[in-house]
Amino acid sequence: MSDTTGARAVTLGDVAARAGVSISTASKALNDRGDVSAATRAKVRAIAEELSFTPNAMARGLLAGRTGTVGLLTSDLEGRFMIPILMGAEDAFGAGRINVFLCDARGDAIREQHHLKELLSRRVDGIIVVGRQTDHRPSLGQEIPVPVVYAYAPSDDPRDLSLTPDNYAGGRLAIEHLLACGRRRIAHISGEPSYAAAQDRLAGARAALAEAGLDLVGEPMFSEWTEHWGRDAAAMLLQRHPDIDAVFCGSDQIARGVLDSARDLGRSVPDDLAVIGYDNWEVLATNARPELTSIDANLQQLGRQAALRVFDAIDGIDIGEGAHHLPVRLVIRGSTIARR
Amino acid sequence: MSDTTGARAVTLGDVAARAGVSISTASKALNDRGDVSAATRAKVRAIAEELSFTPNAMARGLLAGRTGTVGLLTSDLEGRFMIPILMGAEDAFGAGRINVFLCDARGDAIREQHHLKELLSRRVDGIIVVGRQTDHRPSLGQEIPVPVVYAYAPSDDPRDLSLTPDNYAGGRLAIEHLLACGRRRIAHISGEPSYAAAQDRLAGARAALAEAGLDLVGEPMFSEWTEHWGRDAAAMLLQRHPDIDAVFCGSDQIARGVLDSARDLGRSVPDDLAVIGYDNWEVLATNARPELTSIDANLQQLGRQAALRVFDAIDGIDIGEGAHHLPVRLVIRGSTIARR
DNA sequence: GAAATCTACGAAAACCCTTTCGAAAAGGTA
DNA sequence: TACCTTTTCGAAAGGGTTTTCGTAGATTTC
Repeated sequence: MSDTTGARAVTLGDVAARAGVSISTASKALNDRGDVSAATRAKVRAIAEELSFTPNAMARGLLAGRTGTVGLLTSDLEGRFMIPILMGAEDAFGAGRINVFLCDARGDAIREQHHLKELLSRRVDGIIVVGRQTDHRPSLGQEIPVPVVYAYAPSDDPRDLSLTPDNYAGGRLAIEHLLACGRRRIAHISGEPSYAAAQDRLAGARAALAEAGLDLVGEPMFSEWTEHWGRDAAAMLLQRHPDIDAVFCGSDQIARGVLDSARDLGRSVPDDLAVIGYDNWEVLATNARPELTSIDANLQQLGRQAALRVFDAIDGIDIGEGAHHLPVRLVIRGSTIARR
Repeated sequence: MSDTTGARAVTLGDVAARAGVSISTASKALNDRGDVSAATRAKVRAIAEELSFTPNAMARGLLAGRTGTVGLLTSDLEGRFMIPILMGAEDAFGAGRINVFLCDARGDAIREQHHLKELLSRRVDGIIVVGRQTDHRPSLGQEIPVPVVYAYAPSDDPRDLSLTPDNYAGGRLAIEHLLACGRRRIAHISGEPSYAAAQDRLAGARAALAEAGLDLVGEPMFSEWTEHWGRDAAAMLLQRHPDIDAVFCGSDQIARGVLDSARDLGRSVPDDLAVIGYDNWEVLATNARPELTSIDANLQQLGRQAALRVFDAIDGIDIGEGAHHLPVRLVIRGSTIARR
């Protein structure tokens, strides 16, 4: 580790003294403000460099009323969906010279409240709340003195602005792709039925099928978002409905399980059976045999958008309200179309 | 979103005025300091609550010389190893009422330098640098005015304090477990040979084998950290050395590939062939068939430790220097021992 | 040469909080 | 009553920066 001697950080006063000018002149010289002669400016700059002076952002923020920081309040870092969102947001903020306070509430409301208080005490300029599911979550309330944007998990208060992936469109997209591949007997295996994501994707899928005059083969199968369930479900499904030619899976993990079972049962993918996943979790999708076609929710983009909205709000621009469903995209790989 | 009207945040002065006392009295009342009558204290508290007053952490920090913030400088959020470390650190800091600035340098030195400057300008009380590999990384230098702890990727300057998982011990542990399971003909499939992690694990494995008077079967196989490579390597390996009874894999992804190939080639795991992975990536390990025994690097613990070191350093306690190798642990699942 | 106009700089206020120290009020003692 | 102690409170400084405004000196104009 480094020099922990509490050697007081070098201040603007130090620079000014060393340069033989007043504090105000030094400030102006460093910030290109006010009338300062070129010579003085250069001199101050040189000294500042030499002493490796960095202005105290706190003191600065105290005046400006802005801190140049935002809070990122996540409910669960563990979740796979947090990271891309977090990356997108961090990236956008970094470009805007804004720093991010990261708080993980661990899915605990008390802890969330506590973190919120901390963030407000730090006078963040804005807050992004990232939930772990696309289900509605309790609003932080309208009393927060800074702009708040909800990402992934929408707020249950329509006056809040929420950005969430369009699972309905994702379901449609998956089915439309399967239909375009010539599939007609399509089944659906998904995760926990209590998730809005599961229901929305199913609804989108059904809508797309209905437009083609079709319906799902059998009842949609719900249980867990795991590979194990994918395997078990696929085994059951293929026994009950051996005539299916495609499976739309609620997640890539489930799809991996389905691929596994299909292989075990001698069904060839994609010729005999097409499989499409959801989430486009690269590690899983690209290492599957065959590689897995999937729906990508553009989460990094979502995080980015959330950051940009917060930017706008900070600049006093009205960012609107309500839940906005961001577009998803199809990533085609070998599990739905045979390699040329 | 919420009330974006720049309504000036309520200040201690507002509370004091409303309570009919001086600012100093209000401060003391809220902080349990100095002599304030119970009545006054209660009154101030009530008013503060009513106005939902939150003290300005900046103004507070300006006096104290401490900000109660630390910087978390990661080189790549995407990596799977960042998250547990980040969680551990965030958790430890959160308990200490310290907030975390998250910066992602995206593996770019320029960006890292820029973020470092920002962090210093924000007067963080300490910094944790998290690298994406266990290879040595350039030190930030000894000139940083706050304590710095390197996590996962150790600094190349021995005067810095680095915490990194003990890959050598991990390699030993894996082999010792396989030996304890009665295996004698053990092969090794790992990822990119340029990674220190790959070499350290191999070295540990060889040491453990040597102690038992054994050596690896065939040359260790290196390529990528992917499932694909695991499959290909296992296929080659089983053809070349059909007599092996165990494979130590450099990652869980590789191990998944190995399991796949073993299955294809009719080798039963664990009876016929034991497979052990590395990283204990739950999603992969627990969904494998059979579930995957693996080495867990205790990354969350590592993040936690790093945070605690920073705490100590902030409190003026000497935290030492050099690279410390933190213990790893074996997680036994079905791929090495048949279920009871 | 005086007045007007610029230019370059500095003094000081403001931001919000904590802390120290002194003062006033209240109560007790001789 | 005079003095002392205890209790309770307030004035003010201090922290680092930005910004406004005033001023001294230099330069131009008539």
